[in-house]
Amino acid sequence: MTKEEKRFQEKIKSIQDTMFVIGGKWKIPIILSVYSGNKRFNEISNSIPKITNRVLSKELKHLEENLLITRNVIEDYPVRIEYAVTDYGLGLEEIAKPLESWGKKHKKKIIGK
Amino acid sequence: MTKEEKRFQEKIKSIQDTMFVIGGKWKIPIILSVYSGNKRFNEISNSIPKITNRVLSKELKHLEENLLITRNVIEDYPVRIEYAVTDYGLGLEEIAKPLESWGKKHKKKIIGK
DNA sequence: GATACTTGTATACAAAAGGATACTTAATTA
DNA sequence: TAATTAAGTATCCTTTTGTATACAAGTATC
Repeated sequence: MTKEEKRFQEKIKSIQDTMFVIGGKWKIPIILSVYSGNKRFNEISNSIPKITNRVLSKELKHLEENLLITRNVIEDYPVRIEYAVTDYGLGLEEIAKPLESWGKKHKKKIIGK
Repeated sequence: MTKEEKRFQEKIKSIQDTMFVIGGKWKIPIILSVYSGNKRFNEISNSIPKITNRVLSKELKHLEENLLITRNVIEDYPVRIEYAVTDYGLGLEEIAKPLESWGKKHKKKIIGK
């Protein structure tokens, strides 16, 4: 394998890693929702059209495991759970922005056919 | 729904549109492969570790339908098929770059724990 | 006292995505 | 003549994702 090819393989690997962590229909929307002020389970759930409890619950766990959000138990009466985006999670902005603007462009392209 | 909320919903929609078109493990790697010089089915297949014929075939169709690549039949003896990235497909660079660099960063973060 | 809200979990099921393997058809090469 | 290449397709199977529904335990409301 040439050096070029090797570099290409690593590029692929990095992209696949990213896709594993934040790919799919829901993960970035969830992070953006939390970032934009929705802290509690039902708030997040209501802010994202069509998401179900089961999926939201699973995705939140996945994001927590990958250090992108935190789950905080607030010892009040009654106990509350609040989610927050970590500093590390904020770094996703650099991905979310291009994804959003590309999506907009693409819709125009497809409609304009 | 406030204006803020509406804008947020549209943001989500755009991101989900993008994910539908270029999400998953294979689509961006395939485009990069073609872009970097692999034109023929088996070339592309060999350049991407672990991809199977079936998946490659499906993904190529999906990408063609979304105007990101073209499939060209070269009338030679024997007939050859060559894939190429469209000008429109080149616009994905703005997404592929951040995905790659985020993946690299993330790997370091996870290893460094 | 009965009912609803919160933050999920549990269960069962359906649909979509991904993977393994074999096969096709025509041409080329050994 | 046999094996190989090219560009996939066909079949079957597993995994992931998504949907629907019910349930829990405590608090709040009617």
